[in-house]
Amino acid sequence: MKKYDFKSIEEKWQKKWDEAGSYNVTERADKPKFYCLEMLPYPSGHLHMGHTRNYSIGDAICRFKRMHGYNVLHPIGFDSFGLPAENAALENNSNPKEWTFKNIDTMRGQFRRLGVSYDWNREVITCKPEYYKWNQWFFLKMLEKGIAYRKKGSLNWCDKCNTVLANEQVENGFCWRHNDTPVIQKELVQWYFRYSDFAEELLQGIDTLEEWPERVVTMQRNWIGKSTGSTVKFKIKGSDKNLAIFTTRIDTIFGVTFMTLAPDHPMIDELVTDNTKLAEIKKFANKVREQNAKKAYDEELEKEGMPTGITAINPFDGTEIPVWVGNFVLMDYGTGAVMAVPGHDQRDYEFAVKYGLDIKTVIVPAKGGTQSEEGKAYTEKGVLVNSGQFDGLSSYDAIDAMNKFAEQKGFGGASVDYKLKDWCLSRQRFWGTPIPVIYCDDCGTVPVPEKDLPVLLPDVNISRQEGNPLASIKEFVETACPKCGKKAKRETDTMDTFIDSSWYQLRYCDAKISEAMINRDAVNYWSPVDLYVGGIEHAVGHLMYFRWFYRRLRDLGLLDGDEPVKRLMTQGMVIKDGAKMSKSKGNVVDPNDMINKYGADTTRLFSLFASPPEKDLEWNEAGVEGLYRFAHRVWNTISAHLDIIKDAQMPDAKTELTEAEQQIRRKTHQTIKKVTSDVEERMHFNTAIAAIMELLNEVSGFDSGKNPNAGPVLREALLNMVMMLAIFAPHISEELFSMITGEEFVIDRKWPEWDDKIAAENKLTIVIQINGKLRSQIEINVGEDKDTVLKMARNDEKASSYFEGFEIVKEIYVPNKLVNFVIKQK
RNA sequence: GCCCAGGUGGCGGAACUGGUAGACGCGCUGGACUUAGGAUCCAGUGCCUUUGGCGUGGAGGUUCGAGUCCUCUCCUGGGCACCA
Repeated sequence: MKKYDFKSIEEKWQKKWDEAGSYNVTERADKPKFYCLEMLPYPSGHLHMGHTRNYSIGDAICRFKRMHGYNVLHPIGFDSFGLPAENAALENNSNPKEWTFKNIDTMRGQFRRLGVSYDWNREVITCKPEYYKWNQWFFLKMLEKGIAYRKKGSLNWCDKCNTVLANEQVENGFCWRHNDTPVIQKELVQWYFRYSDFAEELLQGIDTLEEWPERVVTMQRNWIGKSTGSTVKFKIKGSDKNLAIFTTRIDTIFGVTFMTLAPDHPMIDELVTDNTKLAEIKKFANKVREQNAKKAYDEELEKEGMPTGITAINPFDGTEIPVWVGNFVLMDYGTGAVMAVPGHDQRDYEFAVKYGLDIKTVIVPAKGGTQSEEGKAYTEKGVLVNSGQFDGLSSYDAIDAMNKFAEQKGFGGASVDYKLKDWCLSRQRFWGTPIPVIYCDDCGTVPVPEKDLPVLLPDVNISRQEGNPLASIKEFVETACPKCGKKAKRETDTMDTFIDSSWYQLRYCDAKISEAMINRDAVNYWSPVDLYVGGIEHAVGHLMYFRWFYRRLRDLGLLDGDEPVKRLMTQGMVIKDGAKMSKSKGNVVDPNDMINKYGADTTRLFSLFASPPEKDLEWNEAGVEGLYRFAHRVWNTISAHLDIIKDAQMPDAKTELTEAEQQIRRKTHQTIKKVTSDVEERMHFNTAIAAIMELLNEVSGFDSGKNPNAGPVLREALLNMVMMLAIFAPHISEELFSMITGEEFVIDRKWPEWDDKIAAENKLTIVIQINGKLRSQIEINVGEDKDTVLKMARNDEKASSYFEGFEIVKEIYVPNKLVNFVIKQK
């Protein structure tokens, strides 16, 4: 008997798959398509166990679908722009490209060793000009449509990254890459995409994402943060200007006693006439900015503010109210101004108490409602009082009535607001896609003409210095204005790498096309992605950009459809020592060691068996031996029976089988059924693998010497076992399959089918309960009628011993499951 | 504070629409084989005061019957956070 030598087996089949081009696919009409995608990896140089889990999940599904007759696209590439490469290059005065491509080579090797079924012909590497050219092209299109624009704003800044960060790259107030570096706010002029203009579209689209996990959908909804309310314009006394506020509680507007502006509200400059006052406000604004930068992420600052000297007029009742600035009013939400109703808003209440401003009650609890506590604003909805013509209305009715009123009078009305902000895409870094724009003293901001794309990133060594290395490369910066031909300067900011990962899946459909961003026909064939597998940490960042981009490409006429992903599988994180496994935390476990020791098949089985994929997984290597043993047992069991199963026929209905033989067949068919549904419906690979282990245990207990049809029934059991195992542990399965059948490529076989008749049990254990407590069990034949079962149960020796001195008041029979006698003392 | 998940043996985890709690694996205990084993095989393994009792974070409830449904509560993880 041959020993299970995983090393030679794995190398052998990897080579065979390569030579046969087993995983290379083309668009073909004769098969249904299935596009399975795993999130684009960053080429850090090493896979870690989180990756292994990710790819094992995706690969199992690919192989499963393939065996179900699908034309499966399973591509891979590298998210190869970004900071680690740049930082490594700065360290050694080298070219980030070298570091990147070296790492890509290493990782290709690791993927190969894992035996993942990728079509390498479609590899996409985002730092190559043929890819990032189209980032630039897309940017120009957005510029044309007015979706890309430049503005000055307050931005998240990480001192270690030396660049701005998007909101999604800020975690608990710290940089996502440097969790020891607090993010500060900086005023900068940057490029943006009008992301928030599409908030409603993105929100509505969520309803169509039926096969996305609920938690992701909820996170996206919260991130978009829609709130319905009203906008009301307040006139300014002694000016023809007015101040707009956003509120969700227009019903409290008769309770307004002052107004609060964000300290950096742009109207302050226009409306404050007193220069000393203005200077004071500016000072205050600076102080607030500093405080916000310093404060802990979840710390709430004490409310502070100052009067501006402006007086506003409440359009509902003509009351004159003072306008203040306050440190708690955010400029980038709503209009940056709030109407203050200290009677019915806790923040306004605190502010009013501190500065001795009026507090007015305009809402009282509806009948049966509870009054608020002492020292707190009453923030519940209720019934209006002191509100003129609106008195007596419920808050709900008042909101409608007042919105209408404001609309009629032309000073406001119903409106919606979103928390979602525009997408800042500028990064002050070298290793990224250059933004294709030129600044000319005469012509202003000039887009690079399409024919001049790509704007190439200089292929040079870089070194530590102040600011972005790109800005100091003369040959790059100095150029001619495309319009007037005079000397001009290039934009030196590069694009956020989230751009790269927002459309890569479409490039896989035709990775070689050079005349367009994507191949429309190929994209329409493969898209949308049928299954997207990746980490939960991308729930709002990447996955929202991904959706936004798809819709913009649709608007450009490059593809049909609205959503890029049909079914999303978010795997839990791999945790070690209480932290997510990542290079920056220094707690990565490289799968190489495991592959060396146990082989790729065992490593894959282990990462799937440990827990269901959506759960976080605390790293613990202890169980791996069990899967290694399992692989050996499969090997040894099949080897031991090889002689009798090799030439046997599959069992047929005519042959009389022994009880033990029937049992093997039953278990075989039950296993096929369970594995199929566990994989297809829930992707619970742990229970699917457990079921295969059970089948193996059943076969181990079977004595082939005593059963005349051992050959056929074992062939059925073991061949099907190998075929099911092929989606989890492809190498050993190929080898065993060829040993049994003499043929190659189990991956091209049809997935096993089960027969419910064979899977059905013929004897059943019925549980006997007395008053709901388990007391005994009896065995019955399938299909036994109720009366017979109840009679058997009553006569059961153990059960009947409970009846003495009691009477049976009720008998419950759950078919094929249990009998419950409800008894009472006589 | 608000919104999501989730609490089951020593451990990872099973349990479909309420119906034998603990599948499968790890670990542990005992045995067999062996010069030896951290290899392999066999048996056992929720807890206890063991003709029985108790057990799915805790307290109630619904039900013939609850890990599963309802109410309250505690804990853990994640997301958002002065969002007007």
